[in-house]
Amino acid sequence: MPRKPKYITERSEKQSANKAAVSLKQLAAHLDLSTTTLSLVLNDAPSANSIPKETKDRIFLAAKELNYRPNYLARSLRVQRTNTFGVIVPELSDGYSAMVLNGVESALSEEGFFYLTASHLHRDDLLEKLPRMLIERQVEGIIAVDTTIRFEPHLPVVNVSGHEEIEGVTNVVLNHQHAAELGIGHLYNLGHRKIAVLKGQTFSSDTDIRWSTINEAARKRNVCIDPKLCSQLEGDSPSPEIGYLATKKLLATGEKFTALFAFNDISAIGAIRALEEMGLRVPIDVSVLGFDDIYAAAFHNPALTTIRQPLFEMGSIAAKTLLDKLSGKANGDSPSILNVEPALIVRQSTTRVLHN
Amino acid sequence: MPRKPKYITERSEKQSANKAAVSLKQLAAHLDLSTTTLSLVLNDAPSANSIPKETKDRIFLAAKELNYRPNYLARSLRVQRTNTFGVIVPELSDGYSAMVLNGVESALSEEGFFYLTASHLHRDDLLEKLPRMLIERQVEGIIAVDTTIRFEPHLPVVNVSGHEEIEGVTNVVLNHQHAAELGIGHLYNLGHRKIAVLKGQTFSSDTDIRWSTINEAARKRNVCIDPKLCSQLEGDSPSPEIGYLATKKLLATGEKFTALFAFNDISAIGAIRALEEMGLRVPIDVSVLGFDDIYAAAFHNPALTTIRQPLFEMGSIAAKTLLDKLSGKANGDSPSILNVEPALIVRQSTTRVLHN
DNA sequence: TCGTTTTAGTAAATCGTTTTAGTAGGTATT
DNA sequence: AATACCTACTAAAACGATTTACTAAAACGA
Repeated sequence: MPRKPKYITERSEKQSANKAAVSLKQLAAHLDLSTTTLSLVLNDAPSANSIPKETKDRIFLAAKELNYRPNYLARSLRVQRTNTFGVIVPELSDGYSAMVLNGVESALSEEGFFYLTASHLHRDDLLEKLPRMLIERQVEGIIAVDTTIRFEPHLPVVNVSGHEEIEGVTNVVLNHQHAAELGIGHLYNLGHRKIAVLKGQTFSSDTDIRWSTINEAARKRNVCIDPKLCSQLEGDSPSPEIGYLATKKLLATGEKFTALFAFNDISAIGAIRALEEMGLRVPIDVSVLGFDDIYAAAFHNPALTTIRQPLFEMGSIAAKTLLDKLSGKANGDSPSILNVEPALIVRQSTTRVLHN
Repeated sequence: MPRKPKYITERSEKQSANKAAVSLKQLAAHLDLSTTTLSLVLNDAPSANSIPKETKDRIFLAAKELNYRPNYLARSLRVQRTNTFGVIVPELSDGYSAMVLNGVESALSEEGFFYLTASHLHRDDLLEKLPRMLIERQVEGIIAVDTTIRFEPHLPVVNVSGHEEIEGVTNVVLNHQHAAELGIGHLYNLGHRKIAVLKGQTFSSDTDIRWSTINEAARKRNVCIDPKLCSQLEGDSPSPEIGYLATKKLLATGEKFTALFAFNDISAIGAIRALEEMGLRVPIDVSVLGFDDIYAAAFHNPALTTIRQPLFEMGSIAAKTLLDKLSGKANGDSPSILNVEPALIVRQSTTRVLHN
């Protein structure tokens, strides 16, 4: 159903009177030429060949002097291109989204594209409404970040860390097998056999694949991840507290473990606090392995060993893919999955197992 | 000078053929009514009173069935309102901007506004170009975050952490006197007299005011901030490394100090690393005071004592102020400065001075 | 000199809405 | 019976660009 706007109110005149932007029509009147000519010249259209340089210069000069700025709305309406994407994220301040957005922006700015951001805060109504609103605003494509697609993709869509196969949706994902191999392999090589895991929140796209690949990598080495050594993150705050609470719960069971593989660096930081409150030293008593490699990871105490995920790159790949889809460069059906590679960054929060 | 777009290319037809969005005209033809009637009814305009309910229902039903979505571009062009703001930030992934953006978004989403984000990365060309591009896209106002205004504000502008007084620009700023009082007062009360300071980067809006208010608060207590105990942050990475390097430099001078007041939490975290590398324990040997109270502050080791800055709130105040300016609620000249209050959050990184 | 091509433009349609200014017919009022 | 007032709509003009399809005059070629 079309949204009914509150009946549209006029903008206060104060500012608009300030320094009226001139329209093409006004500029044309001022030059005693038609808007056609101006448009052709200003846009450097092929058919402006026949216009003499003298006239062209007059036009450019006047445009500059009268401070002419083409109205992007009008142009977009006519050419049916907005050069605008919509980006849907769970929340802005969680670091993860911001890093991805950064990559998106960097790829888009080179192409003169802008983007509208919308946060769904894991709310069902917003997950349905926001894509609609973006589409009404004529975005040419949508980038969803760590978000399940709940709308019919009638336009090009790229999902960062999406794992559902949906017709027309390209997923940009980390190579999770590899990430799990790196993580579990690292802990295994240090002698850890009792490995606890902080599992992601249920709404997080990577939760399931992370969990299953970790289990697989462990099984391969004949280490079994005891379900009792798994604690799930709960709540959608971007604070380490989430990891702190999940670790507290884990410790409360009394189960012993020598290493903890956290869902991300933020929760790893919370976990370290919980461990130390119990008198467990990191990494001497428990090794902690993070995920993502956020800026703070290297400077935390102890510095976090972590699996780096190239979030910036994932954002820029997503944006570029979307651009390619639009320009038709994505010949035929574009691949539905694009993989990026993780890297193990060894720092101080993990060490060889000393006792069990 | 108007920007010359590369000559506009057509969008690949694949997707648009997919499920054509119906226009108002098509919907009208389908119903055998005029677009006028449909528009009046769908927008619930006052003059639609005379249309019988039966007809209205027919219209709503058809709109739903044919999946009619008003084209926001066309509407915006006609009513001269885009319900869109532009937000200019230095960089997205630095936490600071993301927090402010979060506040902006939360205030805007309630009003059906969207925003375009642009990062200037401290580059002069972008500082001039981005506002122009946003204005071409008919944003109704601009929110600048920690950014010096380098353009004529021909439209409503709010600057978060802006300190220049510019006609037509409202600044949303922290009460820095109070913040400095809280910070220096706290350290002073703990017995600190030799206080080092990490000064912000030169491009940071708050650098000067922070520095001067800190000095003032110190002078009031007959403590003098020795210029030799001041180190300036350099570089625009959002990593704690910046603070780490600045502190290294400070330590290299050999000057003694018992407390360090960092420009922000990120640099405080870097500072702690630098101090500990020199064998100085925090807070036993040196107290470290941060600024901002980012999510990680409470969970760092040691937990950061810090001056909280309500970044989310500053963002939402900025957005609301801009909305008010537009609706003319800001009667007459709106105040050019809006203050928000800091708060001292005491944690583990500061303590009573034990020895000097 | 006639026909063609090039030069230097322009008129009008178009994108998809909203909005102003009607209209045509019915009903109520005086 | 004339006037006013509802009711149920619509035609056409915006908004500000781009683009198609012209034209009138000048230049060129044979």
